[in-house]
Amino acid sequence: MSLEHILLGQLRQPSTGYELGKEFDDGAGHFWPAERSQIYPTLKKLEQKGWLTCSEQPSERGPRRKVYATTDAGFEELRKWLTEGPQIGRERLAYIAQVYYLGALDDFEAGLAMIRKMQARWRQSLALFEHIERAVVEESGDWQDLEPCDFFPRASLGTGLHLMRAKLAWCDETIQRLETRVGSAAATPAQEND
Amino acid sequence: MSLEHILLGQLRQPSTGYELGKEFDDGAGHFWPAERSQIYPTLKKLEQKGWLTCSEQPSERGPRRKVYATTDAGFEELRKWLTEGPQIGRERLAYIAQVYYLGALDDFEAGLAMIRKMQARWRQSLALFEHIERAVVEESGDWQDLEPCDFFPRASLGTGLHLMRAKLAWCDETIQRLETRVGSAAATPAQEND
DNA sequence: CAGATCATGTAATGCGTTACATGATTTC
DNA sequence: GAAATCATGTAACGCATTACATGATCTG
Repeated sequence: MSLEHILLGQLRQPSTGYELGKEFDDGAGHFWPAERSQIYPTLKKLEQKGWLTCSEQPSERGPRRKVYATTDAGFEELRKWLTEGPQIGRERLAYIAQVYYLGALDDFEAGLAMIRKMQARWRQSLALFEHIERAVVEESGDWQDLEPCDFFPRASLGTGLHLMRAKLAWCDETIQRLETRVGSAAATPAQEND
Repeated sequence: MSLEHILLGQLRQPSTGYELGKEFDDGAGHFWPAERSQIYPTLKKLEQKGWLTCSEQPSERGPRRKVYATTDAGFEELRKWLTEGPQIGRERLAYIAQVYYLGALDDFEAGLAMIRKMQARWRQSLALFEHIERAVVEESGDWQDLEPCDFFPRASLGTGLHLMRAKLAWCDETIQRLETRVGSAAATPAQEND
């Protein structure tokens, strides 16, 4: 329902599918992953709807590029999406499902292993977010001085941080409870990465 | 990638598509919403894969029902899903996107309105989760006494609680920051529901 | 007999993923 | 000339949503 809106949001400056694709690797990709194979056709669809215009331009380095820019109608659609109400309540969270059904294995140790792996992954994410936060704070200073265009991206980073810390707090709590349940040899450290 | 696994997890007891559909309204639906129109064909697919068996039975009240049960192969698939690693990292969180792009409106007040609506929704969810928790604690007592089949569902409820509280803490923090930014007439209370 | 509840589906459409195709330019 | 980077796509498939179809049984 929404790559369209993400792209409208991302296109504050005119840009190409290729560049937008790269932006998904770090920023927007954290809350809305997308592949270029989906981005290109979606841009075309947005153009057909009249929400973007496209101008072809030669590139200095490589083949011709299509530069897209938002139209008034496109901005209006973005505005609607940002005022009509929060998009909440249909998220699919596979990791919660995994925790929920872990009981089927009837094995605390297997569950403990799973949750330690989650902990390891989320620690990495938290470290990354904290790194980004430090960089952002250094660059644009304190909350009081921020314009909306800097305030809200920073606020969204804040959600990420709060969420990660909550997940890790839950991991700590749950791992502790599990460790009292599995016998003694429960010192297998978690390892694995993205 | 995963309604199949959710259904395998849900089918600890033999059950019908209709009943499974109802279960999604409260329990599993919180982390994995699904419609019956998707559940029925998916059950059929799982049967074809040999992960479920199906036996048709007359119903006391209404038409004949198809009762599905997990096979050994089905359980093996569930086991694999629960041990192969956490399903983390491709979640699409539209509400974070909305916060991120709110800057496009260049209007702190509009952002404040949006975040207050989020707060209202999440307060409802938190109240619901806390209600469920009280019921569960009353029914099955303290953590120490729980078997895996009760422990892990309860732990997953814990994630939900931690997550909701984190979201609300972020709302409080962000609303406060925004209130110092919008002038004086910023007392519009949030209202709206699911 | 009207309406609620039980019960199972199909069809059309849309969104997302994976794999593959193409080709220009720059750097080593 | 091989590899990296720039740049745009298509095709096949799978998963999810929406809307609609069908019909039995029970309750008032």
